[in-house]
Amino acid sequence: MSPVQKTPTIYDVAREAGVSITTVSRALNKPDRVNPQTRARIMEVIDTLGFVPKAEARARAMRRNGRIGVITPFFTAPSFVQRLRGVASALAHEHYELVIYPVDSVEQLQGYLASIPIVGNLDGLIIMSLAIEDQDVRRLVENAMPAVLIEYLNQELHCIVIRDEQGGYMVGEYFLRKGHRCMGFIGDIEPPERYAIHPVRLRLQGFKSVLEQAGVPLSKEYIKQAPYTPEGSRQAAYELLTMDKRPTAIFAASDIQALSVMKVARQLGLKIPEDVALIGFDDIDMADYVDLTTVRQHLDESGRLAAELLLDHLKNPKPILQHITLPLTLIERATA
Amino acid sequence: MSPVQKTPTIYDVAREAGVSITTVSRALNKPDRVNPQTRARIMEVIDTLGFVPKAEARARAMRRNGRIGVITPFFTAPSFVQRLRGVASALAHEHYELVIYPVDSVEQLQGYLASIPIVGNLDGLIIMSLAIEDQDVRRLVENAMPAVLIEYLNQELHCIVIRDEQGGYMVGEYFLRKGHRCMGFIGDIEPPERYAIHPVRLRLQGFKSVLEQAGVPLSKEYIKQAPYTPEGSRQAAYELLTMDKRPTAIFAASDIQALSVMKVARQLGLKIPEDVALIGFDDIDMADYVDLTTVRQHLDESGRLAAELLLDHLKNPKPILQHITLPLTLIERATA
DNA sequence: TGCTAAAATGAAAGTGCTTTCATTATTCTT
DNA sequence: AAGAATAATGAAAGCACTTTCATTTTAGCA
Repeated sequence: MSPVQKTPTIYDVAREAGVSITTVSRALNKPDRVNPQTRARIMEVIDTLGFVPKAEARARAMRRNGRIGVITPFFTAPSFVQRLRGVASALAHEHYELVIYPVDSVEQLQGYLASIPIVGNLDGLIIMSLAIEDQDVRRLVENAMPAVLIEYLNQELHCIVIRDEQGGYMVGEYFLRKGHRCMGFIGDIEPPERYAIHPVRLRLQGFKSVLEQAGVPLSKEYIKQAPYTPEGSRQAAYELLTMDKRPTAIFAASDIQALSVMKVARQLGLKIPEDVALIGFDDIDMADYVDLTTVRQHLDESGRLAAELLLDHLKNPKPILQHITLPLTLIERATA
Repeated sequence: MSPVQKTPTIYDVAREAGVSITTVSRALNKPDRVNPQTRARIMEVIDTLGFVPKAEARARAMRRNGRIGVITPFFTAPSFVQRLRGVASALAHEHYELVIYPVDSVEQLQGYLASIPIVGNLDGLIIMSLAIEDQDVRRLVENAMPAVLIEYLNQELHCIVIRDEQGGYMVGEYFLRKGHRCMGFIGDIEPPERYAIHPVRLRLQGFKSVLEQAGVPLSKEYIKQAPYTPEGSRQAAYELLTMDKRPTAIFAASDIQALSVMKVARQLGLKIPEDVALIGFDDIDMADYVDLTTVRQHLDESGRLAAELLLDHLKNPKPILQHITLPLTLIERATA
């Protein structure tokens, strides 16, 4: 037989039927303007070739599945994955496709935000943990692209946030209640990228402020800036755990960094929580596996909610702007 | 001023912004290839004119949709996420969108496989860890939809696999070398769903066969069926760890289940590896954090490779079918 | 049989967009 | 300061179809 065909075009049909593309086009669009015999022959070829006009296929495709997009940095970090899981679960039964746009530079983010609302043929957009500028928001709004932000506030869009400062506060309180007087902090206070956001700074701020109120202020040496990478966190953890006057409790601004602390502590032969207490932030799945005490921010929930907000918005485009603040809970497990 | 009523085209934008249509097109599609100032001006015009590119013309001009799809079960399980990460990294610089189709029932899978090739708004498909039937493969092939399977073999499609049996074998050998004589196994031998695949069974088989050869056969009670859920794994781990004659070494068929074992052991006051040695399978990120000895199957790599295979296939549609077997390595850490 | 109107058809000119390739402007080396 | 590399841009050639308009074929009728 003939070699494998790419999807046939009108040209293929024309050649096969021995007519011009004009006639094929007409046979399809204005059947009465072409000789019945010719038309029959053309239709036959069309059937055997399985020709489908591209535009139609597209239109059909567009109608069947809606598409919602998620813009996220490092989408494989556990916390983002859990948010995504929430999004996916909400979308699953609604016949929506899930398109992911991983961001790793400002330019990329800007590029997405500029072109997505226009060419992206998306029905809605979820933007996770990214600082988005007013002009970009404006574009979204003007192009009537429903969007919801997670972890970032904006007056013109739906938002889902938590009180990061309060989270830090809770941890500080807890440590104090347990009698700790010398504490440390590890977190990515200074995200290198302009597009990233700074919830960590707020967590630290809350943490600091309770300690201050309690009269045991957190001094500089006990605050370790650690990039959100395994090596970075380990380095910071090592510095903190080998200090002359080692802190008796550590607040890691994310669970994944807390895990690094655990690893380093193990290597140094330090016991948790006996030698150092440890509290993380996020409550990713893994936290339960390793019995990490942590501040739960409902990650799955945030994603699910974002998706539902979007779906609602799509169903009845009544722009009742929602700003949702999810609660935080300190989950007490074995490390503090 | 003229009362222009027609929907604006790229030409209008270009004229208004004082650039060529080329530059407008680029501003939308490859933002980084045009001067930021120019881009800003163009975007402004686009906004005021309310320009929306016609999807049809667009699809026509670039004879690709720029979208590749990934079908995967539980895409939020760490191992899948890592594969996805690989896919995303390979796609990132090639300007392809990543569309995710999470599967949680046979019907859904069938539905996707039935409609995707027809609707044809994907350029390629990656199918992870799913058993796909011959008739579906046929449909993909006939509709010239490039596809690559991960963790499942099929003669007509690109495949990326590992030797699961060998993996089990390696673990058995290792335990034997360390002097263990009584071992246990935990894994999801019987996935409840028809569409799921059975690599775990092969891992068990390899494990069993070495032990047999060594004269210390693995008896039934030491093989625990555990669903791929936290509770399921914990239950199985508990049973295994509280047996009268507790095994001195356990092979968990996935890292995530190994983590459950670690947790249960901790609760029971058992030391790893002194009281029980433990080896997992996959080498997910987390394995390093908790110092889990495990069999590394290059997860990221598998995704990256799959994406690259696909991209190759798209660039030059010479159907040289590739069946790639990735190597396994036993990564020795602290648990065995 | 000759002449005209109607029917059937194809060449080629759009359509709105992307992409290749060549050109010009800018920045970097040495 | 000259030359090389790089960035920014536009002209023009597609892409898969539709439409216009000119041409050929056929049918109708005196």
